[in-house]
Amino acid sequence: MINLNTEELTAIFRKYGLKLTTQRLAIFKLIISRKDHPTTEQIYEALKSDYPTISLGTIYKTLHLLQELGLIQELGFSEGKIRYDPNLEPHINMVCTKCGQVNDYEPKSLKPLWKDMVSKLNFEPTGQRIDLYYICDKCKKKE
Amino acid sequence: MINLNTEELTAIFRKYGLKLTTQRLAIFKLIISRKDHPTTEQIYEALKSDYPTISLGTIYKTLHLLQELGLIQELGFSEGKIRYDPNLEPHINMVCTKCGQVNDYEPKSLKPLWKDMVSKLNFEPTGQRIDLYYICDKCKKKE
DNA sequence: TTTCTTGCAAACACTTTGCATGCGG
DNA sequence: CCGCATGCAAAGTGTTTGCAAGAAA
Repeated sequence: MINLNTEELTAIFRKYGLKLTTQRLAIFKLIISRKDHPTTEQIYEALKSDYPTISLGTIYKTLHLLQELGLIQELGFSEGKIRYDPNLEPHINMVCTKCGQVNDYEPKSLKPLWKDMVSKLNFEPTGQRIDLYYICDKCKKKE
Repeated sequence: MINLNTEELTAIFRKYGLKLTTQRLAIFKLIISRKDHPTTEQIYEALKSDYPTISLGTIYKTLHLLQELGLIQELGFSEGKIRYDPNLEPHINMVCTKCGQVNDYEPKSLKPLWKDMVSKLNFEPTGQRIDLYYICDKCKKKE
């Protein structure tokens, strides 16, 4: 998980001649506060009460920018939506195959095992994505 | 990887009152013959010389059907496209972050390590997706 | 004041849907 | 011959783009 404060973020933006606007800061803070990798729509819904004029376009542009800066990763799903994940470390995305909900899962045992696994490969990856499919409690109850 | 012959596939289709058409068989055979998880567009391009009247709609419908039957999995990517993977066993998708190319990688060491990792979780997943990001040789040369 | 960013709307890309025709069983 | 599947075209989503107006530095 990235653990940047506002000053550090400002510094990164300044380095590239970018401006840290109210909207960008709000989007960034929201994304790092959540473990469910929201879609743009969900981010929009979450922010529009505090920022009534914010637009979906800005959200898309900002998220894409954050990914280019290496601060988050974009995860495509087969439902045809992109979700945004601020956690670049090896971790598990638990994906409900019924409702599509995603949640981070970070068992302590994962990282050493993962490191071990990756060390046995013949190349050095620049990142990773690990999804586990299951049916969440809510959806189980519905059945 | 699924390893079905035409008769077994016919049996599955019959069980659900579905018809095994020329198009469906062609799409199925193509998908299991490739390790690069093609997009619908790529499947369309690959098939249209042998099946000039095949349509994208049929390809979408067939692939979705195969996924419902549990024969393949749909993988969404942040480029906004869906790729189709006939390999439901734990394996690595090597994803080039420059060009988006995907390739299967199945080191022998993976499965035992993966089993070990999953056994330490407190739930039983119904499937998984493991992507490793890297830059492929072609893209490295271009730089 | 300069330059980058926003918000809006239009354009775009990929996928799904509906229906008349065609084909498998 | 019955019923499901195809192919086409239109509709539907999610995302990107272009540009005038606005805000950060």
